[in-house]
Amino acid sequence: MPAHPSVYQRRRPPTRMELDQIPWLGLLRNDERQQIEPQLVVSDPQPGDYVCRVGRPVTYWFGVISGLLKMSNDDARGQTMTFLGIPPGGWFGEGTVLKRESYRYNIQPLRPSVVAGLPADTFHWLVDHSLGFNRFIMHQLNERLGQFIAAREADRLNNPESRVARSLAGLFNPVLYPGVGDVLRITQQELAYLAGLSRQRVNEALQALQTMRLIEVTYGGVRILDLDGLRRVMIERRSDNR
DNA sequence: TCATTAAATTGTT
DNA sequence: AACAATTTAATGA
Repeated sequence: MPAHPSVYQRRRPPTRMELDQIPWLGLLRNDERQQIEPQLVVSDPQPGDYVCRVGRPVTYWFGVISGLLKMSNDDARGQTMTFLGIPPGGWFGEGTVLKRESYRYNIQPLRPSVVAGLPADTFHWLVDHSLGFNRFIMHQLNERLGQFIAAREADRLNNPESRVARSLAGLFNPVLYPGVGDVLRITQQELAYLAGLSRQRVNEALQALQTMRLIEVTYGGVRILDLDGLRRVMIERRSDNR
């Protein structure tokens, strides 16, 4: 166990089962897929490791195969603020890869995870050659824009129920995270990190949302019953505490 | 496959 | 923040 957090990750080729977790591979033509599949690499980051850090030059476009990541940023005072959680099936960083800028956020696993990476050059090759890939990216950018706005607004909310509802609604987004079924593997402690609340408060909020029949709380996870209802809660409560 | 034990997670003060 | 109860995962016969 290293004493200092590191961006170094041991890379390896993806297994067959891991490739099946990549939602956009199936949108490529066979020849395109043959071309880029060998370029895919995976790593196994642990909590404390960085998948990418603010300011580092873009090397890969990343996707979650398994586990759970958090996207965060440090403000001027050095306070860390978490924007969103990224569950399995989620791919991120396309905006910065497109512009060949440096990363604008930190990405760290909340638990041991498996992360896939597509080299920036390969990403650009797909943008230039694959219609299916471009469709995927367009959907992705559109959905994430909405999520970022929701994340911004949620930081002004002080109502724990709406904050937890917002985090859950984000994680259950079927467009961004097709790898998440109706049950999401997440502990209440992890949810507390993402929502910026204590575990106790998250626990209470989850019970309340369960009573409203929006979710079902299980050991080590949450089952979604009513996604639209969750989204409604996070909006309704917003006007309450102005 | 089952029983035992350790570890993780949850519910409550 | 600490504790007890519950669920899961790991181990080995």
